[in-house]
Amino acid sequence: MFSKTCEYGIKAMIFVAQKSKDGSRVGIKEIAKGTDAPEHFVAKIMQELGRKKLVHSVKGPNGGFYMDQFDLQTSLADIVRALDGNSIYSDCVLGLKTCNEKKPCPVHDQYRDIKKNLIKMIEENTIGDFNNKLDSGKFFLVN
Amino acid sequence: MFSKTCEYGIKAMIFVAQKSKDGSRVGIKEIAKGTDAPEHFVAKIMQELGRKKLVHSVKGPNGGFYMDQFDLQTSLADIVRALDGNSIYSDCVLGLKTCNEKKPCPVHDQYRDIKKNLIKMIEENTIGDFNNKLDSGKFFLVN
DNA sequence: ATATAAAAAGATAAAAAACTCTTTTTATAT
DNA sequence: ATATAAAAAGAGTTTTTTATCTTTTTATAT
Repeated sequence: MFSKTCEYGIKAMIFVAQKSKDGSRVGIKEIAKGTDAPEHFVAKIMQELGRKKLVHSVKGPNGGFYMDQFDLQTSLADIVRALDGNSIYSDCVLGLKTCNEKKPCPVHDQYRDIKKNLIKMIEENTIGDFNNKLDSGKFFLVN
Repeated sequence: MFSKTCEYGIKAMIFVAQKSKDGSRVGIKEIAKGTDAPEHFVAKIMQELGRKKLVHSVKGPNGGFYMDQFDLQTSLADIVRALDGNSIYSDCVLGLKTCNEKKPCPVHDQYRDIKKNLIKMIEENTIGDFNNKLDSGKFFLVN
């Protein structure tokens, strides 16, 4: 579904949002531990998300990653697009180069609704949305 | 979503089903062309599906792959499991090692329904089901 | 029986994804 | 001003996936 890169990216973003509520910053090591991801790998991912302006960072002592109010509006879809591109929106589930209403693949019709819900799921959830739920132990980033 | 192996496998199976309606057999070259797949790669895939008894084959002149009435009952899910394993059934969409009702990941609840529909889609469609539709040009395996 | 055409099997190669290590840059506190 | 701690950048490695090539086996037709 999503690449490892994207999985780590989403979890890291949720983790940073959570930790930066009070204005503090989180280092890569803490992010890696808190989301059970390989440190250097998730560092690269955060770098990329920083370049794409989905998260802020500061270097040096007391530096780290953080999110402002605007960053909290980032949807899962924004992260997915930043890391995995548009394939989830555009690709045929059977890999046909072009697959559409006029020239559909064998499962095009049945996949249409599933895809719609998948896209809805990532579009409608913002990183900020998760903040409250995570506090109350309603879900987890590591098991 | 599915691996390339699985995409090619599904298309190949539909193609073979289609061609073996009249009891004839299809060679790998024809399968590869008919589904726009790399010949040697799809050969490996068909080999594996043969080993797992989802399709029949005969060697030698006039040989090739074919399906009997029983093979036509094969669901997409059977093919997916044979080639991609159970990950679509069991894996957390964010890659958590364990993610369930008691210890859910942040999108567990929302993904539950999507997953259910995805599984329904592959469980409920058999290879035989596609035979009629393909004839009438209602869908395509290549674009 | 023999030649042949096809899949099966085995080995290798190329590309992509996942992951790691090293060096450089830079913001901050002292 | 300087030391330091952190991210950024760059380069490299490993693993997995995708794809290809070669040899072997075997069913069939002649």
